[in-house]
Amino acid sequence: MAVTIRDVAKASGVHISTVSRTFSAPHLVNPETRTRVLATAEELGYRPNRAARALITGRTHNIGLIVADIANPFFPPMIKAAETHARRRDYHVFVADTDEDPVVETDLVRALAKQVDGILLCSPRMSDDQIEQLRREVPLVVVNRLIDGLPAVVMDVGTGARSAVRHLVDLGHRHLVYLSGPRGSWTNREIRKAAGAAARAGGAEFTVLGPHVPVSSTGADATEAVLATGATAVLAYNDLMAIGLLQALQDRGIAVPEQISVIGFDDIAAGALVRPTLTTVANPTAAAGRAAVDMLLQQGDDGATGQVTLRTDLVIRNSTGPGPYAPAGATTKQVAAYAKE
Amino acid sequence: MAVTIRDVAKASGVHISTVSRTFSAPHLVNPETRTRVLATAEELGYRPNRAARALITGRTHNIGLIVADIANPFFPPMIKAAETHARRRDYHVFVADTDEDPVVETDLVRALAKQVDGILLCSPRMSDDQIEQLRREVPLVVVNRLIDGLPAVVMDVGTGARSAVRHLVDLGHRHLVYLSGPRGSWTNREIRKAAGAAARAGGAEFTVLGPHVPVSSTGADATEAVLATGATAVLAYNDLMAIGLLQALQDRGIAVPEQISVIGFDDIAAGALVRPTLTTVANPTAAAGRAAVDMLLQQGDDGATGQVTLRTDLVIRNSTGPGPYAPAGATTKQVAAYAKE
DNA sequence: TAATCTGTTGCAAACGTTTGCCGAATGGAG
DNA sequence: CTCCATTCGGCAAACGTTTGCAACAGATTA
Repeated sequence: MAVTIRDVAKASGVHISTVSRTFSAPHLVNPETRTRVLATAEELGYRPNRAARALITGRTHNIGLIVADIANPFFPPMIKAAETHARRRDYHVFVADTDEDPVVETDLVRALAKQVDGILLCSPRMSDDQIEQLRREVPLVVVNRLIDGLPAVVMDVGTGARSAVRHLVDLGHRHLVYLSGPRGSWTNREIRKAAGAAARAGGAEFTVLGPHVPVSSTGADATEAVLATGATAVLAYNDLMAIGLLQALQDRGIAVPEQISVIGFDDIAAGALVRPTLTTVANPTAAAGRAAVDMLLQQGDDGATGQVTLRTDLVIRNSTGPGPYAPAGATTKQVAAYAKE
Repeated sequence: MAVTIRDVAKASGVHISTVSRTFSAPHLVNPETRTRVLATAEELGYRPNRAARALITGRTHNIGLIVADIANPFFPPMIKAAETHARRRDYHVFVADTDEDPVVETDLVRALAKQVDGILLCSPRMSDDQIEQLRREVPLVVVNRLIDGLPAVVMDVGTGARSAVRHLVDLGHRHLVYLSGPRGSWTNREIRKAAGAAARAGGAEFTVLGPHVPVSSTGADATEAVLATGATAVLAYNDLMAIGLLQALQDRGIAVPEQISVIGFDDIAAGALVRPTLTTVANPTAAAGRAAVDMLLQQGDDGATGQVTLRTDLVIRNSTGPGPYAPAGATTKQVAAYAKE
């Protein structure tokens, strides 16, 4: 049915090895022969069978991309960037969703292992040990998690958290709440640590609530608890939670940012669509996707295992405003957003 | 390096064919032998090489999923559902993004063809002819497009549009605007036709604006034009545009739904997060993803090429309210939302 | 002129499976 | 005790490529 290398060989009167070389090592074949082969291949509609090629070369030219939840708006831009970037390098991408389940995560890596040259593990939920274990079975690059000796791409959320806290302190807030994210999250831990330190440094009280499943409903559900603390500013693990909180506050007649300021993380598209628009720490997810792909493909070459840290940027919008200790004339100011490719 | 069928055979003292059968035709091997083989396989960490298997069986157990834009919030729930559903049937999914480019679309199908058992083409931008052509090279299921003789899954947006218009007419609106979507879209055409007919049937004026790129900014940009028509209700091609319009209206002090009612399409998550919450026509994207996968996998078996139409449902929230011709006491009423799996 | 090199091609083994065919062993029926 | 059916497992070919090796021709060098 399908046209193979053999058909092309027969049709152009050469041996199959010549056809093979025409595609995989063109410099080894006479230019004249080459064009002839190429012509008949084109004519017959020949396309190399990657599975067969993979079988003998050991390289599939596929990569796996595993995320916790495709529908979480944090991931699609990353998936998109990674896929496009990979394809430009002639790699195809398997995308899989673990539904936040560490067990599925492990199984998935193993199931994909034989079919890919490497796997991108985005925001993994499993333990460091498990990841180290899997690493011995298939090349891995981890996104949003730092493990010694493992190639990784992380967002510098610590710096982002510090900027966010400083912004709030500058606005005159002296009591901050952090709405914590999921328990296993490296990002969550980093934010909490950095924000807490920055708050103390700024002479502000710092209260942590959580952990929470990182969706908008948990943000809304936390409203009571937030109000009970008496804090005037809230930092949320992600935009989804921040938006949930934002709307819940409004629904009970509490003005944002007049009475409470809110900051999220990620800068998902919806943040600019809600009112007030959401101040947030932008994560370069697309850049992370590209960097991770590059890292994975290089890994094959030299085995170098770098760790890349990507810059995050505070994007000031309208959900943050002067607090009770505001210096005279303090006001939110627009800040140039982060760069895109 | 990797452990193969041969290693397992040697370790358990049987021929490789027995090992093979243990996995692909268990009933042909003695239960005793089987457990022994299974045990050593487990011990050695053996995983069948799918590429090799594909080479001989001709079935890769992979499928391709091609969408116009992964980052468009309409798609991720569909991708997620399709992937999960496929995996449950032991299929892995290549996801690719065409960036709305019909040429990329064609190339992608061809590039993936040899590596998959079939391809899901979601909201394709290429011509019917091109699709028919590709169909001869690889099994295809098209989502959101109806082509004679081609297996397809479509959302019944026509009925959704009619419900939406009827809802508006019942509320006392007599002049409706439709914010048109992208030119090549089958869905857009269906909505326009059905909404127009329903409006006429209800004795309402119907104005079409567009086409538009289906993103929030074009919705906002259309504000002037919408106001100029004097209409009191707007139907938008999708939620993104509806939300953009919603916010632009609010920004210029026009109350929604008091002065203008707005309805979107898709029911993306953000619709419930904006204020007022968005009345919209919910598309069962997840169900569509699952149905498309089922269809593709069945296609292999019997070659039947059905066309499935999925129900859409009007979800009434707070962006629609009584119009100038409202009967006394008319008010929006909550409606039970659509079913999920 | 002989020896060596270079460029081009063919040959055949290999990659890790599946599967049709055949033979061996077992057990029941006659 | 023979025959036949059934169950099980081995053998080897096949899937579509890549690639080391060898062969050959023509060109270059000594």
